[in-house]
Amino acid sequence: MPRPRFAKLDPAKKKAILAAALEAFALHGYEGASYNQIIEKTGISKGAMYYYFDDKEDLFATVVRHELEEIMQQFHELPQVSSAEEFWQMLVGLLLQAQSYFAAAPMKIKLLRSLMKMRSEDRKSPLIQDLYEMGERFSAQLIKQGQAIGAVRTDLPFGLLVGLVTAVDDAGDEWMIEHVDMSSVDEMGHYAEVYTDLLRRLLQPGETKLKKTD
Amino acid sequence: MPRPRFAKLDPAKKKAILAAALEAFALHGYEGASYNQIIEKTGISKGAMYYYFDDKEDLFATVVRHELEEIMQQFHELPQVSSAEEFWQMLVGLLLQAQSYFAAAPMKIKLLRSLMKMRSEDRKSPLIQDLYEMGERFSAQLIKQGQAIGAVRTDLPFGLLVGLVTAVDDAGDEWMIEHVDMSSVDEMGHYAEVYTDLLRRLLQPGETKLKKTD
Amino acid sequence: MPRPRFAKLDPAKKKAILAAALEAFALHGYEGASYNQIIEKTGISKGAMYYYFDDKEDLFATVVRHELEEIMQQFHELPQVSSAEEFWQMLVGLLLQAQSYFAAAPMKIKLLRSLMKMRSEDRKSPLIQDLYEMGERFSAQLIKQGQAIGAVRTDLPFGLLVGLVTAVDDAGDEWMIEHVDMSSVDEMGHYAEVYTDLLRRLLQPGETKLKKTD
Amino acid sequence: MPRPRFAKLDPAKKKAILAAALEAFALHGYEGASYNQIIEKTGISKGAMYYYFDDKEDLFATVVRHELEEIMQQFHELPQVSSAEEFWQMLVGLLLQAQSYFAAAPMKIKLLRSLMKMRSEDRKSPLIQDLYEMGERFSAQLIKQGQAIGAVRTDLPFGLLVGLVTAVDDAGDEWMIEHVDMSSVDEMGHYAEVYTDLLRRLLQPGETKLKKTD
DNA sequence: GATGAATGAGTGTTCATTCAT
DNA sequence: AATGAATGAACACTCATTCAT
Repeated sequence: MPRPRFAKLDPAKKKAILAAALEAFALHGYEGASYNQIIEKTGISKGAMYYYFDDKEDLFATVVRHELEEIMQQFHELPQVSSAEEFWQMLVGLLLQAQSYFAAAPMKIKLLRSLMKMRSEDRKSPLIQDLYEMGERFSAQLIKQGQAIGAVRTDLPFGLLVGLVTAVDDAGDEWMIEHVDMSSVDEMGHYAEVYTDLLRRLLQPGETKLKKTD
Repeated sequence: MPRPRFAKLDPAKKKAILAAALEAFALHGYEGASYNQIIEKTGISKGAMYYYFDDKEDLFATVVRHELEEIMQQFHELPQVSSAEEFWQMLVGLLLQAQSYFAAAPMKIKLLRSLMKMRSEDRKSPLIQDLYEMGERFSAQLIKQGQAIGAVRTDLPFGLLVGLVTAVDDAGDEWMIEHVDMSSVDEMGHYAEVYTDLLRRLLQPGETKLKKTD
Repeated sequence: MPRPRFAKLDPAKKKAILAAALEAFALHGYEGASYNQIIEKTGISKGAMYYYFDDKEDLFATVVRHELEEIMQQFHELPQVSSAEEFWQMLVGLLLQAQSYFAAAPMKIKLLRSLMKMRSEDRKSPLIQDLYEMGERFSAQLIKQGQAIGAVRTDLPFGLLVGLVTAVDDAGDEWMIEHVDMSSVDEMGHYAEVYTDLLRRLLQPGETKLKKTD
Repeated sequence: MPRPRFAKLDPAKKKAILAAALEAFALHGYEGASYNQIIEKTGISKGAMYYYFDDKEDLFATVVRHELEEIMQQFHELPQVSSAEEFWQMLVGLLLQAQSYFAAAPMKIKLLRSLMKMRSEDRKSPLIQDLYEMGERFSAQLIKQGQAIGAVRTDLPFGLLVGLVTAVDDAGDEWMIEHVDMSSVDEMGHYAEVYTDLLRRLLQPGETKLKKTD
């Protein structure tokens, strides 16, 4: 189902298709993007597009997966850490890396955010579900590693932790896109630390202050 | 632009319109909802609808504003608190109240989430911008009160704090909708405490642990 | 569902729509006819067409029902007959009437035959089912009347009898369309008698010859 | 035009093509069936398909002819009969044979019925005309034999008789498909006799009752 | 002999909106 | 103040067929 003979397509055209789709979905979201317009922009015929992709959803899933895989590849191997401190410092590094990655290709992060904003009905499709899981796998992996060495709390449902990390990342991204000069290395470094701190506050175990006062 | 003579419309019709719009936008999102279908369900004529509302966006803004105002009214007067501890305890109460409010009308929270998921292009419109600000005003008020008595940090940009609170709320809502029995008072109480704790962790001032270890 | 405000449409346009649909469906069948082309031929806009009819099926059902009702009206009151002989003679008259009716409007009978040729999947829809039943009601009525006075056999399932009558009519129509000069009153009269005889042979009770020889 | 080098194709592939086409045309009719989908199911390349068959119609004609020939072969040699009674008894046997043949391969009869339901425009093509004639040849042969020994009337146009036989068969098939348990030998035997009787009523010579009463 | 990439007009349907009445 | 008829571009998608390789 995903995309059968797309793999062997002339790389230039492949790129053109993925680029057109990336931009359209990033700018207008999944539903808002016009498949017809994407096809027109790629320059290939309508029939050809349907030769490569089953439908709009298939193209969306393909381009998102493409981006996710590229990202996964970059962050695939988390450095092994053996103490909580090391864990949080690794996170700073990770965020820095992510920031510079997305600063260079701002559409990519918008594409990913368009995935997060899909309405639940569309989200049900197995093609899309897979992408969600793929995205969460990374957060989950991080959290598990953190839990293994005692850096991350275990008193909350795992899924909730994943959701929180994703949401805080998301909010941070959104804020940065609007308020931060993404080309300033200093500023970016600052926010990498800020976000790490925020995640740390959420995730680290410990007597919640609330209960302490009970 | 906002909504001109809608105010003096027969209250029954007003209710019918708002109800139809609430459900449609909640279920399908702003873009996904069909204005034609909303109008049909309303029972009012097409011309009349365009007499009361400039366009789809205007109706959306109206119904969202209506809900926001109803909520605001409920939570308008935050109890005065004089210590940080009191502040966080007030927050627990607030969340409990919110939970019971939305548990009784699940479409309302979905409507609000549809606002959050609007694609950036649509969000630009002043009508919609206003709503965002309205929504944020409440978080902002809370945060300001917290800052005034030293319960909330002041070392981060205000807008970022607001975004974080919103995001954590949002993630919590989403997780609860899928995993929690909203009719269990005990369970709801539990999560009110959990979320307060999460917000507290994010917001309370203090040597971030990260820096402490430097 | 059928067609809401089509009734009050300007009669000229109504006629134009029904005529265009009649011809298209008669010539190309339900599936083969292009709704787009029908719309174009009527001269009204696409949106207008969808304002009057839910969809292609609705238009088809409407035009077929329109024709069926016109026919029904013509043949509504079967003359009361009291003997088998009278029954069969009434049938001759009926067929003559039908022949002259369809000879004047050959598309109409083709339209009805397009209904009979719909593929079973499309036939499932309640809109279409209704039409089938409507068509069969007439044959059924005839058969029942015949059975009441002993002109028609009762030893076969009713539905099979209806099917047979319809099939023989259909075959007769088809053969006539291709081989008979429909403007010759004599010839038409001849075939009215032939078909009545054929139906009589099929339907009249009586020791089937097959069994007689057993 | 018919089908050029298809004959020497690998028998396994030949079978696959015919089977895919048989099912598709049987289920969706000639127009309704998607040639693309048939090709896909076949497993053969698009180019190859157009190498073996000129077009969709050619494939349809080929598969229908294939089935017709198989049937013809089974019923090729009608037993010689010398009296009218023998003729009608032979017909019972023939129908029984046909019933068991189609009961074992229900798609085949549906395919044949899809031929009967083609819209007149498509029917015009010589390829399809041939098939009609082929189908009718069998009925014609039967009728001629019946006429030769005085079992079948000669007072009606031959083509009309053929049409009637076909139509009654068709109506009978349709009714049986929906109402009869095709695996019950007894029931099938019953209907073989019923249908023979019906055909006999239509076809046997003799003062039509209508005229008798004149 | 055979492949499969490519075509583009065509399908039925929905959309938010306008405007004469 | 209110109606509802009318618009037509746009939607996602399918079709039988062609042709360079």
